[in-house]
Amino acid sequence: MADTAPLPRPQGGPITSQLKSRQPKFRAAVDYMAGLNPEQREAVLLTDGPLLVLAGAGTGKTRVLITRIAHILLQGRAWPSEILAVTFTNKAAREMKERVNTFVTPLPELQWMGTFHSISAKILRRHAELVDLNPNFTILDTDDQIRLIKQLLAAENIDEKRWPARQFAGMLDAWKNRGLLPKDVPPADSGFFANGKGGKLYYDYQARLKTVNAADFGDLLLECIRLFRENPEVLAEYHRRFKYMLVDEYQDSNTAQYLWLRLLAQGKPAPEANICVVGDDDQSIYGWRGAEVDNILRFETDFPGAKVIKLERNYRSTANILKAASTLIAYNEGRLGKTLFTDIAEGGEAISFTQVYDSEEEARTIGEEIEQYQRQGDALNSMAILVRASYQMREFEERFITLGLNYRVVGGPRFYERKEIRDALAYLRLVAQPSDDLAFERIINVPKRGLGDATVKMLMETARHQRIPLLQAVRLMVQTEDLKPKQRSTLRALVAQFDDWAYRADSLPPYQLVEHILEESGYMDMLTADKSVESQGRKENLKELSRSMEDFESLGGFLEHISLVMDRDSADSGDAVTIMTLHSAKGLEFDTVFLPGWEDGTFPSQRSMDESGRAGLEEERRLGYVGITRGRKRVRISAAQNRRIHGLWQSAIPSRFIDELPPDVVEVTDRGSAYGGYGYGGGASSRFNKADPFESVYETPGWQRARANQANRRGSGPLTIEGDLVARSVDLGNQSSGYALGERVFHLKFGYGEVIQIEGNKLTIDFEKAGTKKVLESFIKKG
DNA sequence: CAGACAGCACTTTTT
DNA sequence: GTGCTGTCTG
Repeated sequence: MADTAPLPRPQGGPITSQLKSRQPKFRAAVDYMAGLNPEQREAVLLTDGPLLVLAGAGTGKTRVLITRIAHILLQGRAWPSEILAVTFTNKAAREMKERVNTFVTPLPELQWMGTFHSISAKILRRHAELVDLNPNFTILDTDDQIRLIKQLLAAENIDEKRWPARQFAGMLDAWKNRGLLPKDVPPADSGFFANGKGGKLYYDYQARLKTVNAADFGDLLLECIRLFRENPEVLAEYHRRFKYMLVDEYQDSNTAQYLWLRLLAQGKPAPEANICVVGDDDQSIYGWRGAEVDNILRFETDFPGAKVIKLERNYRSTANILKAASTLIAYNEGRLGKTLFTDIAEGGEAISFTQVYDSEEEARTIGEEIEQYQRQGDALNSMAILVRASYQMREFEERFITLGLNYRVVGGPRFYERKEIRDALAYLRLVAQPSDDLAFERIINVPKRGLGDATVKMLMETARHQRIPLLQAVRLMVQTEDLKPKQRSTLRALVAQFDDWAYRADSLPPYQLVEHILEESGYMDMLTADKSVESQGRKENLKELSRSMEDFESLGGFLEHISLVMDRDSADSGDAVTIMTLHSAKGLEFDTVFLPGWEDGTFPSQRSMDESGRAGLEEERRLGYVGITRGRKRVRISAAQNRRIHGLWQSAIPSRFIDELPPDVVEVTDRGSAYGGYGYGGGASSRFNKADPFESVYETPGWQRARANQANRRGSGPLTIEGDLVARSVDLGNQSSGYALGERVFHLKFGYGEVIQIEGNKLTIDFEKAGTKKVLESFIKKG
């Protein structure tokens, strides 16, 4: 992925026909076709011409891709360097490479197997000058991007409060995802931001990237597309090179990626293109990030004569789990329509749905269940908790810590996103690429050197006037009298240090270089001096960084790796329950899957429905489908009746998706009702037909039930407005004003207390232990 | 220039 | 409830 070694050319020209008579270069290490079912086999053998493999969850699509690559190599249809294999994550690319390696010997060097972004970066570095960059250009992370935008906003006198940099970053991203260069942005789009300045900002932003010799993630694809479009001879080179193209998770591709692929596939007329895409429209869960399900839906139009193979035989889950998942997903429209079936594990355990009082009880219940399964002999590794949003994770973590239950959180704050890592990287970037102004700005005063805004401003002024990088500006400024003596000597020393580091970078291995830099810059001293709890951890992270650099010989190679491969192999912490979001669970599987928080508003997420309406709801439903199909043997769904969102207690009703599950495979338990909440009415209304009978989001059974419930409450007391949020009371209406001032009451969370104020159904209570709090009447009981 | 407090915003996430 | 950012003050 990140190897910067020179690219070996494919030896020899077309080999398809001749090679059969020759000694094949690769041999099969194992019987690689063994165990494939007829559909999978067909998908492997149909190497030529466009092919769409629609693979439902757990049907072995990765297996097909890998075997296909092995087959192409073993048949001598192409050299490894002639195969383009694209994935979305580095993890997927790594796994694929490893698994092909187990099939084929000697080890093929699949240098064009990687993510869209890493492959694009590789191509761009080879032709950097054609897109106005140097081959050693920096790849910016989101942090740098935001800082750059802030500078542009300031330069344009745009109020950052009214027009946040984040928002603009989001728009930029969306434009780039759609493959739009500054000149292509529709006026309606560009006019929206900052009273019409959006378009200009995009131009300025791109210009600025070129001056600092950098590209952001979107650029990697966008500039690649521009490169291909403006330089047909370059494109033709890749047409000649790539004999076979394979794409994983095609349903997640966005417009830019689609254009990128289409350009590369144009080497042959569409009906003959050797392109194979694999995906599952039902698992498209990245629409909010610009993914276009349409790409997969229209593959057959893009490549006339394309073969379509459906993989529907599921090897993962029990029949009950598959039935639940299929029934749920059938409520979506616009599907390519697959039905999963299995010939293993008839029936199996029922899907369980449990209603609990609040998220704390949810964590407690799940904790107990996990321990029980563990006692029965299940490994913690075989269990996972899949949440909709990461804020749901904390409750589980806290509970598991109390229980002493080993857990691991996947996808928390990423290693590379940590402040200290970014600081260290900024030093390294500046050593490798002295014109990296963003890196310079990041570390000029970290650790504190007494170089504040005033000094930086002066440097930036000079840099802009002379059109030179900041580090260069420093060199100039220390020669003048413009700076105060103190700053001047500090800067002079700093420049000298950087020169020294740059000099040593050639001889020292990167992992030693970084240690020297951190020591000599005073960064380590800064952490030592910092007595806060985190600083020790930060030091350890930096050690970890240095350790991770041991595999790299050159600084450049390491930086490429770190900016593109941002995932970190989570150190296996032995047997542990996994906690992660539904999004990051795609592609994984567990014996037992817990799906907490199935409440309307949480899942499906209110925001998703508000922002994207029906499409949003359908994406949420696909997320539910992904969640359920992660389970091999057991799926346990739960919903809390009360949940605190942004510090505010909210009552909730079970997710409408519960009603969309087939009742005959769902077993309902209601623990929440013990506390006087309303019970689960039962999805027993049994509407589980194939087509979605509901015209709009608001006509699904869950929604209607919610409306009915709300109406009930409306009669019993006013809705309470707190902030912008409407707090819905769980009061069923039979005890609307049943409390008096001074009355002793009990609250499940806060304990006993005395009512000191009443406003409608909101009571102010002086709790014995928790102090004075305002709570909804329905959350308390008479003491 | 640096530390302290107040205000606000707060899905999902890879690259 | 929390964490970040931005402003105020020493």
